[in-house]
Amino acid sequence: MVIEKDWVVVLKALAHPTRLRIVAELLQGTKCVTSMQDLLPASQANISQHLGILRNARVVDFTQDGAQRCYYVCRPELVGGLLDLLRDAPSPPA
Amino acid sequence: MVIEKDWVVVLKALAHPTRLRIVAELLQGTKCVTSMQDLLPASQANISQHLGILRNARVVDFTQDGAQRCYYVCRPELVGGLLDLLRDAPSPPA
DNA sequence: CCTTGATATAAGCATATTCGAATATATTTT
DNA sequence: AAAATATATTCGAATATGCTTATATCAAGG
Repeated sequence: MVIEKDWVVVLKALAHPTRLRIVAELLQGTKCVTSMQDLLPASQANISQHLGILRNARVVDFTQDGAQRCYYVCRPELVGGLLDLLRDAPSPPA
Repeated sequence: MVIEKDWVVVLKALAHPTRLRIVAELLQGTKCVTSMQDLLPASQANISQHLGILRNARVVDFTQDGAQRCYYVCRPELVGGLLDLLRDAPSPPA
């Protein structure tokens, strides 16, 4: 199987607790940065940094709505599928 | 959705080109470390280190066969499913 | 036992990530 | 235009990763 470099970028982007929570929240629906601050134990600057990483990985994108940016998961089948697999995965064998 | 800490460990383990290639190869069938050295452009020590990370993430395990260790992907549905999703994912929108 | 083949671990260094603090930019409101 | 709101960027310190080299372990054969 050919391993695409993009795959690693996506996996790296998701391989962080805060970023994984961000995409899980965004799968529920579009959110602006301010509302994410209410959901996550992280500063505004930090959330913005994580969103930048997710944007670079092409995992999320946003629409501008006045001064706000409404983020959403582009490629929701991929991201949602990954989360479904993780959720349904049996616990690792002892 | 509840984010399990284990998920991040799994994603981090897979978020590396060499390790992703290792698991892709192991999905094809059990392999010992020596045979992996023929497939990958990495040193024995380096491959062993990567296998250690994959082991800690409970992504792979091995059976001892004399002096050799035959590695395999434990939880193949999870890992295979992740690779399938990545392979089939549409390219990120421009 | 001593050697050899197979694998793992440790030490060291270079590079990358992470996060907080401060600052910058853009938009709306007054 | 100034102030307030929303978000991004920059910088620096701490920490983590990745890789190389060297060394250790461990099982099998002689």
